[in-house]
Amino acid sequence: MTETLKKIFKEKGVSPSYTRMRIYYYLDDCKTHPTVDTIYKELIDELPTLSKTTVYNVLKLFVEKELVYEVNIGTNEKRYELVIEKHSHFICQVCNTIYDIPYICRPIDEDVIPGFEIIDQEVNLKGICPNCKHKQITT
Amino acid sequence: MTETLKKIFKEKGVSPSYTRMRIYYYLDDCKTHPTVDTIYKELIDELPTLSKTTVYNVLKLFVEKELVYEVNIGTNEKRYELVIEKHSHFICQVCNTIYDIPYICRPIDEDVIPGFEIIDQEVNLKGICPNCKHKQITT
DNA sequence: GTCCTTGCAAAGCGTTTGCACAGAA
DNA sequence: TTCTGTGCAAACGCTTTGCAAGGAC
Repeated sequence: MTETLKKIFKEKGVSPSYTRMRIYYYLDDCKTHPTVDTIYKELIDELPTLSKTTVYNVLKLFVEKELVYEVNIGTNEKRYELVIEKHSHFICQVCNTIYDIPYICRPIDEDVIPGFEIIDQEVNLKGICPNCKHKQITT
Repeated sequence: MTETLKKIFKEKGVSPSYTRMRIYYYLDDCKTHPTVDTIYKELIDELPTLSKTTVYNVLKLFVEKELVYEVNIGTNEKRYELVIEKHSHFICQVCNTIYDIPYICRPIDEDVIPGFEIIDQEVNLKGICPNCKHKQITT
C-alpha cells in the first residue's frame, strides 16, 4: 500500500515524506472534502509536531502536482479532495456537507456562446441531504 | 428611473438612501460581477466619503433582502451581481472574467441520488473567452 | 557538504465588529 | 427624541511569507 502511494508520488514528482503520505492517506480516507484546519486537527494527535503551515505547504504541492483539487463552493475556507474520477458535488444547505455524486454533464450548444472555448464544466447541486431531511421530519 | 428603483427597494424593505441607490445602479450598470474593492474604487470619486465598510454593509443588506447574489467561483474575493433572471456563468481561466450566459439546466434524475432534495442546480463553464483567445492567436 | 522538509512567527488580505457621529423621521 | 445610515479603527480568520533549524542524501 505504501509502495503504491510511493509510486503515485514518484509519477507526479513528489518525494514521499511521512507527513505527505499521511496527509494523502487522510484525504483518501475521509471523503469529506476537509479544510486545512480539519486536516490539522485530525492529524495533530498522531503527528504532534505538525503545523498548519506544513498542511498548507503539502496541499499547495499536491495541487501543483495535480494530486489534489481545491473545492470551492461558496465557503470561506478552501476544501480539498484527491484527484479521482471526475464527479459533481451536492452541497447540503443545512449542514454544509459536500457530497460526491456521479458526474453530471450538460451538452452545451456552442452557438449559445460563440467564440468561447469551453475546457471544463462543473455542475453543483444544492439542497437538503437525507440526514438533514430526516432530522427535519423527526423534530 | 429613480422612482422605479425606490419601488424595488420598498418591495424588499430597503430604505432608499443615496449610497444604496448608487451602489445598486453601479451593479446594474457594470455587468462585471465586481468585488467590494472594485465597487469602492469605482464610486469613491463620486462619493468621496464612501468607506469600504459601507459597501460591505450595503451589499450584506442587499443579499439579505434578495436584491443581490454573492457569486463564488473559486476566487478569494466575493463577487456580487444583481438578482435578475437565472443564468449560468462562464469563467475565463486566463483573465478571470466571469461572463453571464443563458441558464443551462436539465432535470436531474432523482434516482441517481436518492433521498437528496435538490433545490437548485448551478452550471459553471470554464475555459477561454473570445478576448483572451484572440490575444493568444495574435501574439 | 548541499538540498529539502518542516514549523515558528509575522505579515497579508479580505471581511466583520464595535462604536460613535450625524442626519432623518 | 429615537432610529437609521454611515464610516473610522480595530479585530478577526484564513492564508502566505520569511526564515531558520533539523534531517535526508
